[in-house]
Amino acid sequence: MQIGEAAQQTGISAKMIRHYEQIGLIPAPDRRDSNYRDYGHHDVHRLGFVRRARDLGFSIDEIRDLLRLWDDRQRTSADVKRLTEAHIAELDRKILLLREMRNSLSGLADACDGNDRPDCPIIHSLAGEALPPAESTRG
Amino acid sequence: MQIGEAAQQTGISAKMIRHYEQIGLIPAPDRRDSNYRDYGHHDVHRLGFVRRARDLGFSIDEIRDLLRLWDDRQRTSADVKRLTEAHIAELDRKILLLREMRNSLSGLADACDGNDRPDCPIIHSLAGEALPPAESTRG
DNA sequence: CATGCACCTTCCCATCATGGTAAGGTCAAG
DNA sequence: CTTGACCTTACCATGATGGGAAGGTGCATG
Repeated sequence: MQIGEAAQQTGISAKMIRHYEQIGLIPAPDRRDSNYRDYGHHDVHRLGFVRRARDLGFSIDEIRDLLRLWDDRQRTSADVKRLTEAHIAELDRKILLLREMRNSLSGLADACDGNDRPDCPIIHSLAGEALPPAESTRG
Repeated sequence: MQIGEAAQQTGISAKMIRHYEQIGLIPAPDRRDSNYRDYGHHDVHRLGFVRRARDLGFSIDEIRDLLRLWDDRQRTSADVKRLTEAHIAELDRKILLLREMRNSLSGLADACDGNDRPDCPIIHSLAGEALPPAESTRG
């Protein structure tokens, strides 16, 4: 099949399929006389693997490792699990970072009246002025 | 002061300070006879603002908007709050996506024995083979 | 004064994953 | 024989950041 159909079947754009070939993530497929790439079952299967790994947030290099393990009959599930858990730890790190940002921001947003006056603790905080400690409404 | 000291005081690399100037995020500072950039209090203050916004995950374009609001005496805190809450929503979206990846992966990792045999539900799943429903150990 | 060293300047290139566009070739249907 | 959908390669862009080269500036020390 042509690259367009392979793209449709895998959900990877034709552009990215060519790119993955160029960086050696997937082997170059056969060419027809027209010089068009010609994909078979095996190629599409491999692309599907890449697609799912990508959807799980694996980087290109990690996907490269996963493909090597997939191909390797001598692999151990411990190898695969190690790689996966490293990626989970990476995701956890990112999630933590984003949550910290989110929490800081919602604290600031809560302290902001959001009215038509210019005074704004968000701007104050970004400008490097410490926020006054939150006072209770009764204070 | 020279760019190096401004970099040290703000925690933004000299490289990035020049970049921010080039894309119009910060104004070009004065130059000395030597053609060296010469930064004053005001510049460093502005860079500090950028630094803190960056640390909160705002994009360059959002920081541009925030700087405009900072400069604008006519701003309303509602404007600032709106921008901030849009960014919070963006963070929430990213966090959700990462958490979904993380959950899928930990499900797979849990199902993987992590031993010296090649069978691995992680690889199976990436290869597009449905996981068998988890059986209880008594099942 | 000369040398060296730390700093500065501009310019170009790289990352990662992806998309856009341009200029041209192929092929099937009308 | 034209039209249109598809393919080819090649180049450029994103966002935020870093690396490095080639060369100028400025200060301290020999």
